[in-house]
Amino acid sequence: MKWLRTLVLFNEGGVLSSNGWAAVHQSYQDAIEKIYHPPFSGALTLRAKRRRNNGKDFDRNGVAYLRSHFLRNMLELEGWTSEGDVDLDKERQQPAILLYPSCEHYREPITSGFGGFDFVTTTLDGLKVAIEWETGNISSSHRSMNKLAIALKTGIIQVGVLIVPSRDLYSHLTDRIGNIAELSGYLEMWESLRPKDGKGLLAITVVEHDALSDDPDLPYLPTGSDGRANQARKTRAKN
Amino acid sequence: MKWLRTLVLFNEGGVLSSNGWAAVHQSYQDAIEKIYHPPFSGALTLRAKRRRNNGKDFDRNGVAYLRSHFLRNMLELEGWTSEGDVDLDKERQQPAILLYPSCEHYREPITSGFGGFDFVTTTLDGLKVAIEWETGNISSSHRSMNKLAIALKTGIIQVGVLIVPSRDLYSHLTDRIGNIAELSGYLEMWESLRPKDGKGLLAITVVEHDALSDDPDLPYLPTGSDGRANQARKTRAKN
DNA sequence: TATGGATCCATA
DNA sequence: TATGGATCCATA
Repeated sequence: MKWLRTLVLFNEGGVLSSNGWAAVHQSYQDAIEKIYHPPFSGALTLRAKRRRNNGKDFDRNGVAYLRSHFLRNMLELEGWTSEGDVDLDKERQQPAILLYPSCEHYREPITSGFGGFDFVTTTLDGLKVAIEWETGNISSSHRSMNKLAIALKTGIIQVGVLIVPSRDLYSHLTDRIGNIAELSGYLEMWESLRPKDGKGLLAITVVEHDALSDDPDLPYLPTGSDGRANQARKTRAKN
Repeated sequence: MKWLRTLVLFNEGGVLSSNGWAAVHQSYQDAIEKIYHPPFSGALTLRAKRRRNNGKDFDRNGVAYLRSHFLRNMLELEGWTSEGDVDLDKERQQPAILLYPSCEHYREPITSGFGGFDFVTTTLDGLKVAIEWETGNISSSHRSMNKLAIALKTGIIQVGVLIVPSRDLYSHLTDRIGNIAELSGYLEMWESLRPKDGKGLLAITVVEHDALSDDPDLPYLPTGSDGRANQARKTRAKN
């Protein structure tokens, strides 16, 4: 898989020039570049999107393969350990909200956890890093970015990275997944959330396939979970 | 349907005390309170979530009915006209982004439109209002809030409202839709996006059913064939 | 083609 | 039960 570019939305406290950031970026770039299809082929070649016989729908590649290979590479090839969830304090101060029409002050209780990040680790120089591999729905990318921004602001991480498909890759994968084009109008918002003190770097890395192919012998990356993927293909083949 | 509360996350330039806000809030509160099920019953009574015979899945209410009735009520009962899309300028200034590792300055082009809001109108005193009825996936609520915040910052609207189910209502509707509980940890982030000059009010309104029922003669609100619905139907048919 | 939405899935 | 995710739908 191809690393295209890494956008640094903000960089406070010199994180960008730290050894930890350089090491982490090198590693996850490697982990990206070692995602292959077909396996061991040395490149990510995807079957191109193709209109089905019904003239309406498309055959596309599922996304689970890419995600699991990235995470596996980070652990097995790059040697990082994942630390599981970091969680935000539910007791942290809520902003002063006004109720309407009573105009009373109000603090909405925080009644939901913060979930986790796909991958959390700590660099040798002590930077806590959260990486989100984003092949969920594009709206899910908004939640991921919001979460990274809050975690950076709160100081529970110092590096936050979202990895997201290019618009071109997007079109060959499951419909409506995250992509840089649909995030581009929001970058200024996340940039404005930079922490005023302490260390914090927020980045978006854009990735793409190495090649496309129309070879009918190249299978699409499977969709859904193992059992149902086959079943779905059968259903389609029947029509 | 029951209006539970309206949280005002920020209020700049005295919008909260304007006639326009009072009129709009009264109207959309009315439009909420006139969503009935069964039709004309004067209340929103929902069939309660129920575990299916397979012991695993649940029967729940779909959400399209609620959405379409809200929008209809705003137009037909409250007499507002909808103005279609407001759109953000694609030429607006992008933040100064740094590329890594080159450390060049870069401006990611804005290559995606901003979509629209569910409902846009203007009050008699000239406030441009955007209302989002949020029964999409919870992650979609993040995009809606982000979009409202940017539109307020940019000044193309002065009032932004998200209408979202309570956690209790949430549990009886399509799995994983928007709900106040899962937004509660992010309120401080959106609050911090308040525009520094000009007028701007950002609010979240929480809604709920009036009553629940286990009466087998009360049908669930119908579900569409969106998302993974067909896939699930096939699975069910097979069992 | 583009964008917001709706629905169910996997897993801890 | 809770949370992030994956998938396909509707419509302009």
